[in-house]
Amino acid sequence: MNDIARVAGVSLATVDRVLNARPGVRSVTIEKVNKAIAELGYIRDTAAANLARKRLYRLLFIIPETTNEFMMALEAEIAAQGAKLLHQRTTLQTLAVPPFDPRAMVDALDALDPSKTDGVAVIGVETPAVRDAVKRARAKGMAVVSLVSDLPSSERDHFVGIDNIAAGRTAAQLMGRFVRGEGRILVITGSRLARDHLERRKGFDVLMSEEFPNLNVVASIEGRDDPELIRQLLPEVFAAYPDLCGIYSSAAGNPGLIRFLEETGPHPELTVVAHELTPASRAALQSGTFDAIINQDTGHIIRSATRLLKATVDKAPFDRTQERIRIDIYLKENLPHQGGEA
Amino acid sequence: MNDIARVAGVSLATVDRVLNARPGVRSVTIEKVNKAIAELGYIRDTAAANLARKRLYRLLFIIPETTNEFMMALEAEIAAQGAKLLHQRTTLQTLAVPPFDPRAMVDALDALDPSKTDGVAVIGVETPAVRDAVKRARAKGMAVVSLVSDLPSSERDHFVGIDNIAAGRTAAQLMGRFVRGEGRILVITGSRLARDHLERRKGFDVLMSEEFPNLNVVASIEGRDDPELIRQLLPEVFAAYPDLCGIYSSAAGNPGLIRFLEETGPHPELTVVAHELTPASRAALQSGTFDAIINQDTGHIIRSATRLLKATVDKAPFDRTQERIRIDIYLKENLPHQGGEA
DNA sequence: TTGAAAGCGATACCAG
DNA sequence: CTGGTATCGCTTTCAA
Repeated sequence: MNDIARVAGVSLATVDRVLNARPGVRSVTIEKVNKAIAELGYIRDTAAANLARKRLYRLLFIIPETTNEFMMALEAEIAAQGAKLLHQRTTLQTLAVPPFDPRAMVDALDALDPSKTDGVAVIGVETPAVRDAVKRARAKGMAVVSLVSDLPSSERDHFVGIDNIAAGRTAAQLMGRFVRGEGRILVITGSRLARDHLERRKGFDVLMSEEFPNLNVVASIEGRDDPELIRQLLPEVFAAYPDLCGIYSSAAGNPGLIRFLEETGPHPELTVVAHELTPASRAALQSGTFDAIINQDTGHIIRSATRLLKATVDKAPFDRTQERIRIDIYLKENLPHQGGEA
Repeated sequence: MNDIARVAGVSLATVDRVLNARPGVRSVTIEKVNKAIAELGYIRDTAAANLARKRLYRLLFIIPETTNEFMMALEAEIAAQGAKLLHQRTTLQTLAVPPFDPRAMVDALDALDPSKTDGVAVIGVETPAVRDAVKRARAKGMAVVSLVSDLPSSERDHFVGIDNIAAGRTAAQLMGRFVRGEGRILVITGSRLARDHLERRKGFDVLMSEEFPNLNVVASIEGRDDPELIRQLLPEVFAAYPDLCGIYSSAAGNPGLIRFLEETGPHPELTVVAHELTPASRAALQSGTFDAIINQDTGHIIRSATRLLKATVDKAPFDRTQERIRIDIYLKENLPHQGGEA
């Protein structure tokens, strides 16, 4: 930058003005500087810029206060990555709110102080009230991304998570190709308030009826992500449909399903496809209780949310392909070695 | 750091010495400084440190000069990410060497100047000569990682790629569950010199014979990653085994396989599992010519190689879970939206 | 063994 | 409109 100033015959301050497109420079001068920049092949050093600017990234994750393994994995990731990011002028905080409670989410968002928080990641239910609160938060100058379950694209800055309709279709394709012969299928869902759950269900149903007419989705139970509830509901389903050949566990609460299946002996004729790789589901896959797991990488989600929040704050561009969360398919054979959900 | 110096009653220089464990400080002084650090909850700013240190990361990728889609995707990633990394004091360069040519690799490595290159990523054949050259490069002070195909762990600093035995097993599991009934299987391999190809083949064969005795791996052709060669070899295989029910394409050269399959009309009874998501294989998956693709994310590979090379140069720690390259399984349904192999 | 001071590459405030 | 200069947090000579 010093070189540019010298070559262009102007001061450092002016070079800075041109570089950052700040106002108050004659176009003649801008030209001179730009020429020097081109000549010298100048490359800006972002670290130095951030240092001089004293930029801090204070990020907050608002997540449901549930104890299911997936949410706990997310929290663990936030804590783990937060520790490392301290060295990079960014802090990650977590705020837990009651699950499936739009009001709590709204209150949390409204309480945010934009002078103390630069960006927020929300993971929660989608209601008009929540949408408005998000809008207010953005109006106050904070960056907002939605995690795992989307909000309308006009409300948030970015969405970090998988295409849940596609995830449902993927589950259906696996189910259809793994099951032998005809039969009936059970779907376990979570909550009607969660957009991700609804989308998975929809994708599954559509592909199932399009491509596998020999399989019938006969029943579905709403487990509210509660292992115990799921476990209690299952016996009557099995009683009603003794010829069940497949189960799609589309939400959380897998431990309840696993316990039921393992207690009622091996089910060699049953194909089970579930969501989210956790210690429990991993073990179920290893033992053969589950046949496949559809996953979204929690480590990737948190890293991506952090990068997107920073980029939004800086009004900087980002790499679309890097931020795309994949729909991972895990079989027993391609399970990553233990030591992490990442 | 200024605060620490003040609280500890020493100079900035001394604080730096303690922080970086540099020699020449009395243990009494070290104690004083450490106490101040603890009191103040000091967090080091790595960006500022690198700035002051004028640290540059000059990284080189030595890759085979082939035109297959996977290698081209890797090169494209290197170029794309290299452009962004310029702002972060790191440069990525590519050096192409003749494929499957240990000698060329050795010469390239030996020609490296450690004062101009800080780290090297190699992707190539594994021979004693190559191993020695890698060893020499490390002795000269450069960091070395192997990409895609591994070298013995004692030679390189890190390996960036998938567990190819597990990838072969994964392919076998998919094949076994997708194929209906009995039949014969064809495996297409690449080169005997490439460790990754051998490992995939081995994993596939083992799981196939263990879990799917009804399926027989009857033939295999060595395609040398050459689409045209593969296309020419296929007719006689199909003539010899008209009842082929599955093909595992374990290396590169998919376009040849795809062309053959599409020219010889639809093969509804044939299950095809291939490696690497590329424009050609993606199209084949979409059209139903392929049933599944096993992939290793090229974007992730290059990012990971870069991070590991930097960490090695800095003797800094890294996040194992983030650097683990996943064995991706793609079906038509979970294909990432076009616009990248990432 | 310790300290003082000059940067690294950029930003920002205050003058002119 | 444009220039000078202090500063960000840390490293690195050079002296003492």
